[in-house]
Amino acid sequence: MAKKIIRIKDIAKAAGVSIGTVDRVLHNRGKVSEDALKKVTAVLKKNEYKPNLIARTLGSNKAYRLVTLLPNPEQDPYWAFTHKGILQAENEWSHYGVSIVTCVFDLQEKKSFEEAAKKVLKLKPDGILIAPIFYKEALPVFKTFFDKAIPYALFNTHIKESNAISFIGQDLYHSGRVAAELICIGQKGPGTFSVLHVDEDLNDSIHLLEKEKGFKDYVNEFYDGHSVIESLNRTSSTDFSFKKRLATLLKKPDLKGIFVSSSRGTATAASFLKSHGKNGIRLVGYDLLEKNVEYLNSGVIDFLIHQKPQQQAFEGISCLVNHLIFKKSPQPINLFPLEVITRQNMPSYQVESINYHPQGTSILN
Amino acid sequence: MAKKIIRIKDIAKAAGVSIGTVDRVLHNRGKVSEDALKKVTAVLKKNEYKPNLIARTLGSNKAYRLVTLLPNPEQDPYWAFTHKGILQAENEWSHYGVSIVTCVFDLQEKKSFEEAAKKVLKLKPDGILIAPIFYKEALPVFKTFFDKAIPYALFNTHIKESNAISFIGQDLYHSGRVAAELICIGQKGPGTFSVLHVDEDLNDSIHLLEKEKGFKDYVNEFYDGHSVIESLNRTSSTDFSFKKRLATLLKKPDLKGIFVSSSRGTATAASFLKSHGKNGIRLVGYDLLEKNVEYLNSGVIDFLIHQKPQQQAFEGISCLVNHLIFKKSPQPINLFPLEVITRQNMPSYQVESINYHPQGTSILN
DNA sequence: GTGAAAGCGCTAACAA
DNA sequence: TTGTTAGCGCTTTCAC
Repeated sequence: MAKKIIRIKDIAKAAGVSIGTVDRVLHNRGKVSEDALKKVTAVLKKNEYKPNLIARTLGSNKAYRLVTLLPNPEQDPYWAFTHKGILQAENEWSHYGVSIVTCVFDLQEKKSFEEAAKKVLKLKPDGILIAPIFYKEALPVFKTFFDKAIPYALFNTHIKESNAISFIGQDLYHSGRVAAELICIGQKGPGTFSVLHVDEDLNDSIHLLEKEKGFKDYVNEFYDGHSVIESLNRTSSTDFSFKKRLATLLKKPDLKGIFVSSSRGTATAASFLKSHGKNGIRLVGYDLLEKNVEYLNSGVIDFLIHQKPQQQAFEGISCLVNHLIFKKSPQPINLFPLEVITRQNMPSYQVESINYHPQGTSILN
Repeated sequence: MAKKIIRIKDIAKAAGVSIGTVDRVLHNRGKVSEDALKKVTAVLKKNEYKPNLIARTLGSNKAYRLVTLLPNPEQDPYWAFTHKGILQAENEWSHYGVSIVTCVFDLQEKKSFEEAAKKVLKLKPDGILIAPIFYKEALPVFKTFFDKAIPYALFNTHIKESNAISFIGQDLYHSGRVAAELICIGQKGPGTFSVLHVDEDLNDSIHLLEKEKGFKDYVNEFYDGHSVIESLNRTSSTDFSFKKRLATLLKKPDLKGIFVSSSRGTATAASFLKSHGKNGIRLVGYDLLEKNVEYLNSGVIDFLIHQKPQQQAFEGISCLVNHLIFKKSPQPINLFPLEVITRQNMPSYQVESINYHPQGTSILN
């Protein structure tokens, strides 16, 4: 009944060689004669040999050093979640000999990113997880990783030219579409909609423009009535003209909704809207940051789209672990669902857990 | 730097006993003198010994037989998803010596449930995962499991008196609230809302009434205007009066929304609404069944709440595995988030994956 | 009660 | 180029 498990030993016997030889072909560490190789591979294939990964990690008593490169978690609650996910992952994988070192940089300082990247390399990691939020600065960094043949995974921000083994994050264009959809539900007549970019350098943050594009496309395709879309951005917290421009916007009688393109800006926008008076203006932003949850509960924010920073980081590490330890080739792109948070379903998200498994490459359709 | 890992051997040495003795106290298999026990436990505690679970599963070459009891997957796409999750789980855990046998019963036949339950017992399982959709019939079944000291977990339907080690599913009351919230977005004025129960025996399905309650509570608390809530149920597919009653309902000029309480009924209701003419009547139902996705895409259904049947089943098995193999006490209640599916975010859900980890008890807040 | 020893499937160092 | 062997940390059996 119980189908027998085939061990290396069995393969060796069947092929008429020693287990050492089988091991060598399995890991192609050379030193195998043509003849032996042929025989072993044949037997391997015939029996559909699958290594026991449990035994593998026990046997090779290796330690893996992973390094993550991300914005300083103390600077921003979004990245604090990310960091939490990293710690979680370390905890989960420590049994497999995985240790993680985190290198942080300043969200506003591209220089500090480059310096942190150097630090990463000095640590001689076996794998790297990186949040490449500065496009231009990231490219040469990728190159150094690549040249040293260190596998690296991206999360949060996708850079196609990166050569990374995987990207973990969301589809930003569709994220914008979802935001627009939520803003349009039940609305009619002529409407002004606004996209707010708060404290982001749009030159370097192509990704936010992706969201904007999705937003605009949806409104243009589906909005039931004449619509105008205004884009407003605050370049820094000391950008005083922003307040004025926002005030002007809020005065428009047909303003129907505001979409804030980042988790950081969401609460900022909410506080403006609150003091101005909500007047039925729908507000959609990102993530379950504490402030955002409060504004959602009090009705200032209508919807949040959950980017799951914690889970992204966790998955990022897990991806590297799968690659390094379990030799599973990761999906090149791992897109998270665009989860919609409302006042009523929000509590059900706050107890959510991360669950993982070593051979976690199972994909569902 | 790298903090040393403490093995049984180390504990034994520190306590001045053999590893055999340490093992005995770890698993309290008796045969340990007062004295030794005291010493070992002291050392254990002092060093915060944590067993290497990897080595554990390798060492004890045990096989675990799990059995699941659920409605016939061929009968209903919802349960087909569930079954997929089971297969997935088997695949994931097979490395740890886990095998799973599935026993199915007829959704409409309580008798067949009881018979299937008997079959389950005959298989002498080490653990059981059960979808106890028939309340009254389930109670005695739980008792037989309990009497034989077989650990069992519930999913899909919560029965508080079950004595199960865990329940995996959703909070139905809040599910109803979320549905109501979605139906109310952007609506105003006097409105009739309807809750549809399609093909469910309400006597035995207290859980659907939970959803209805949540729905009603929300509307009464928050709806902006006078509201009437009508509850309609079809007891079987041959309940011809249902069609008439539904037609009457659909004629109401102020009908603003319909909430279908189960995944199965969702497409049925959608087809009715489609042929009647949508007329701005909002429709909220459950799950990403193929038909539902179609109706969502074509605009007949406005929102789906995702119950994640596949993930529920997967988690259920994982819960048992954690309990049996990793000796981790599971959370007694594992509530999934109430995920809102819209036309725009739906595609991002269709590539979703299940990720798991052996020590998967990590909880995030 | 206790300890010694074999073995789980695999890796890696070493001898041949 | 090959085969042998000693572990990895834990379980389990079997003598003492």
